[in-house]
Amino acid sequence: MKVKYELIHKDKITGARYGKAIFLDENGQPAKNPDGTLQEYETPMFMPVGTQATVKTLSPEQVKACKPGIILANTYHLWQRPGAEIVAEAGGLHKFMNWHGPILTDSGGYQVFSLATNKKKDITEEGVHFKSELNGAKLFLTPEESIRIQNLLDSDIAMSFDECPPASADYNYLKNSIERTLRWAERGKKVHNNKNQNLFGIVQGGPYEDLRKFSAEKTVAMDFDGYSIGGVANDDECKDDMYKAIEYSVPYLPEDKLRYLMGVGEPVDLVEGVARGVDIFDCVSPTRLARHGNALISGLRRNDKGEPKENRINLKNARFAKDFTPLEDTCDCYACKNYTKAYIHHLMKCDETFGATLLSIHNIRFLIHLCEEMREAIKEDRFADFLYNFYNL
RNA sequence: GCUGGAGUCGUCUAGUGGCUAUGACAGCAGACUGUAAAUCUGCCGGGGUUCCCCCAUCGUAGGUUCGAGUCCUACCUCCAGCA
Repeated sequence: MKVKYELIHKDKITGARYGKAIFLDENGQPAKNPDGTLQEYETPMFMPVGTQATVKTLSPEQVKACKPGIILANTYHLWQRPGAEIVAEAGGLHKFMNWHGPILTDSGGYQVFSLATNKKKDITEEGVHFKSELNGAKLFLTPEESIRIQNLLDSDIAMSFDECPPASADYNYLKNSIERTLRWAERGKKVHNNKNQNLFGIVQGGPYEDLRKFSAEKTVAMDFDGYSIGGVANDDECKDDMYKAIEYSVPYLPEDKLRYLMGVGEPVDLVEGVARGVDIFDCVSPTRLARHGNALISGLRRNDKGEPKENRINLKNARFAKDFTPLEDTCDCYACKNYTKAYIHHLMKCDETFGATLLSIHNIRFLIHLCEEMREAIKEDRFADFLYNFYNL
């Protein structure tokens, strides 16, 4: 489905955007869900991640109950298993995984960063050589191959194949890297031939203003269907650098296209991203934290750098053994409406998958609900108040 | 009752005279940002001034030895077989 972004309201003080991602069918008409509802989704939006064509521990129905818009899947993982051709033969990703809402596929660029150590990867102009973490097989991923795979997967939004440099990368490295990423974006765009699929460009440049500007302007000049800000939330990047990266990129992005902050994440980062004009986010954290026993809850805490960080409770902790209250009284998710902390504590202690399922539902719903609150605040021009309350309540 | 075997952390377990008694599980915490992650890390006899120090400790009590979880003796408990 092609996507059209409609900017509906911009917060008067902060510039935070409320809008809609409207998906269109092959005839350019508003696309519909199997139940007849329109495929229109409000932004700001949090997108749950389902790397291997499944949001871990959740059925599509359970994901849907969290009221998401777009969800993610991953090019690299599906290329490895089961293979893009098999997904294509199955009738595309939507049919294969029984998800009828929009799907965005990441390009595999992040995997080059995350799952190959420096010794195992070799980034060249042509593409990236690295070893499979599954079987040690030599792999070679190029911009053309990434786009070819995504074309076959038939996701709604394909991402350009970029290099995701570590936060520790220096200026000169980043400069060369973003220039190569631009050439890769160009090459990917050239071979992209799925008329029903959107292709997004990715802005890189670390925390440097001139690099972000350069990357953003050049990427926008290629005219993608949407734009994302990448290279943030890597290894031990500080929040300040992340926010700078957003601030230095957003001014060069067109108003009428979706803006996607890749890999983010924490409630505080969603809020700060929206304040800077970002529309959509994705992150593995709600589902991973869930599998590790953690529930997101309201409020903030500080990390060891003193930065504000998501508030959460670890349901494995002994103190919840007899806590017969929901994860959060105010939460409307399935887990909170039907189960107690004591029960989820029990499930997690017994390694029962249902515990991870309940916590995943809660955490995803938590972030989506946060987006809902931000949308309401922006619509009513009180996003600044929302921000103030977010930090002070 | 006799003969043989065995007792090591909450549980199981390594250990056959030599430095700080293994490892696993359980338990207690922590980390996690475009998912190599239902994973990883730390603690896990007691105490303290807790990247260091003190004390205790291999069923119990003695003994041999420079040195004992390990060898010897007695006792206790458990298991197996025989009565």
